Amino acid sequence: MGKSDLPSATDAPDRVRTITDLARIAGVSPGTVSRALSGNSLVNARTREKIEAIAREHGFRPNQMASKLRRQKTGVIGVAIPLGHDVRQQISDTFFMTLLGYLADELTEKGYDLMLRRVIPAQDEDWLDRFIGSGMIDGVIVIGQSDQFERIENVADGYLPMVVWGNHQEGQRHCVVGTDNRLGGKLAAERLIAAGAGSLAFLGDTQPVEFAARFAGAREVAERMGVPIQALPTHLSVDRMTLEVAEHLEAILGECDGIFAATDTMAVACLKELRERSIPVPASMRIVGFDDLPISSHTVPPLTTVRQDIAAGAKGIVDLLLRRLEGDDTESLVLPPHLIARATA
Amino acid sequence: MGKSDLPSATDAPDRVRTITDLARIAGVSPGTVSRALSGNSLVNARTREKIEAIAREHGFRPNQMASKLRRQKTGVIGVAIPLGHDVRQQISDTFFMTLLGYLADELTEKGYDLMLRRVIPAQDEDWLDRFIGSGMIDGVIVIGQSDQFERIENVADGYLPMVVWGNHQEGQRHCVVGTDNRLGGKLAAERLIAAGAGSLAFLGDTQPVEFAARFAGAREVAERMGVPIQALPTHLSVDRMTLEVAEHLEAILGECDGIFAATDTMAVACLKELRERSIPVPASMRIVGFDDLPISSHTVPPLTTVRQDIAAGAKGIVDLLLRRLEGDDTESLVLPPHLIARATA
DNA sequence: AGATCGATTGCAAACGATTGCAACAGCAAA
DNA sequence: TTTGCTGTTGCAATCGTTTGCAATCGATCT
Repeated sequence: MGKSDLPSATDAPDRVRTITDLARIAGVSPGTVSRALSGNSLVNARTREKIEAIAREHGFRPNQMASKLRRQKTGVIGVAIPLGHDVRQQISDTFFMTLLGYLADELTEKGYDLMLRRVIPAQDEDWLDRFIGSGMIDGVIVIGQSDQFERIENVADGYLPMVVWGNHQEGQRHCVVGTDNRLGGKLAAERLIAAGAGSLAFLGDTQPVEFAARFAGAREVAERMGVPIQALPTHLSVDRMTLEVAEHLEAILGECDGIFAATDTMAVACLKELRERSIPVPASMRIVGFDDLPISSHTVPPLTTVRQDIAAGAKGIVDLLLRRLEGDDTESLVLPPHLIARATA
Repeated sequence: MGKSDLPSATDAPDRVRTITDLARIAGVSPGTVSRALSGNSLVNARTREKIEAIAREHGFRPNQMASKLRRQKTGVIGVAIPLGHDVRQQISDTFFMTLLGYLADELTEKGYDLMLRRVIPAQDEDWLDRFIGSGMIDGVIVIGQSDQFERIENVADGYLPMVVWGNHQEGQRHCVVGTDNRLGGKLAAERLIAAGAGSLAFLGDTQPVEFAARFAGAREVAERMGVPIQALPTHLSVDRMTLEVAEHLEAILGECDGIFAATDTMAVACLKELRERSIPVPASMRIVGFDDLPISSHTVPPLTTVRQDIAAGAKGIVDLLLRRLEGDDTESLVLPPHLIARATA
């Protein structure tokens, strides 16, 4: 008696869930509470302190959904990973995962949350429109163009806050951040040839634009130097890759003596197969990879590879996206690859 | 003239953004549109078709925030990765990233979205309460207990829809899914000793409960067999790890002849250092790792390791979480580890 | 004293979708 | 014709926060 000024309700009596509950306790209006907690508007210092104290005491958290609905922005950036050219790939590709990690770091730092969505375009026509139109995100980052270049282009015309990780093509309309894959391909081929290779093979699927550009760069150099080069289509998913790499090797042994792997993961698989066949690297077969994953320096022999600066890429993506959220129609960002010379070529 | 029945507005005239716009065009009430699009409630078939047609034509998407606010559920599961014992670790640990990939797959399949949050507990006292209380997620998955065991326990008392990846401890109150780390440790030690090791070292930090359990299991076996074992604290972040592994090796060479690495990543680093010192594996030094990452079968020699079934773990986490969302107070799930015998021990 | 001004605060209308309840039309049974 | 029923639809309150506008109060200025 005398403890509560309300007829005892059946549910928790003094649970502070809404800003209105808090307002009642503090003896002010909900509006004032909102202003006090949001911090920016004018509120008497004493009132604010009192409200903050009560909020702290009751562990009050304003409902984000209501806030976002009212403010018409969510503070969430969507990250989509299209699994186009190889459905079984899962989201487990090391490179993409590492990029995702860095993106999470950058976005967190800028006060944004990250909503991750894995997409299988073949099963879901308008994945990108759906994601954007869901009203849950302020902007979107697409990791990898996969085989969705056209769809992304179409969306880009009407939707500013989107940045894509991938390959830059002359005259494209969407904002992209990525390594200069063509240049990377050139570096790889030059290195292989300089190391004594007389006939090259490109290990990887040439459908995705990123890989196509790597191959194109390598081919340009090879042709200029009068060295033959062939493409060996290979899937990215671990289970298929191992077998396919083995088959490819059987086919080219004795013919090629330099391999440019589209990915370090493939290069590693390749190294293992060569070792099992007792083919010395780089004496009989030279190898250059792409990515420079953490493992790549730990292989035997250590892998020569083309490095992509993942951290810089993530930073670039987030910076551009934030500027686009402000309405700025930013240019694409192309990062230079670097040849990391180790022992395989 | 005669085209519009409204005085021409300045902005886009026929843009359909809200359910009300759509209702006006269709000549019905907003409520009916809502029912028609949500699909479950009774609406005349012809009316529904008409509304769906208009919606499709105008590319209409209902605002999720409004929907979520009204329905008091978000369809989003939060995934938190606490970076406790090693701030510089980034979210880039391969194992966690792979688990995250599988989680994304599972959640997507069940119709949930995934909100990723990277957390540095040392800088943010009540990260977990903040995440849960934000009103943005229906449930939360914590990847790795790190050094936050107590905080998680406290939250678990008042919040049902949470599942944690990590180690299971007798009598703990939060629902956890994870490998039987102690058993894994035993398997590793048994293998090392069976392979001829007479003095063991555990490579890894023994602070995080998962690692502590692995060490405990190994020590139990070692003591039973009368073999000495020592712990060598090592950080997980790539840059520090390499150096620390090298130092540890200098210290124990000649003394130990069997290494149990807390993580395959460490085992790989270890292999490389040994190779550089021309110490034959497994002849002079035996190694067993933990995780069985994709790279682990590609090392030279191929790594003997304790396998964690990541896919099964992810599936278990999501299944349990969904049951908890229904109000079911589920038990923890402990998965058996498997020794993958390859060539390093 | 009356007017004016600045600092606070309250009021109430949004934000856009959902849903219980009531209304209504059409039709059959009494 | 009245009553009862079924299948659809409209009405209006609700979710919880934000924010433009107006009201209030005390104090200063004329």
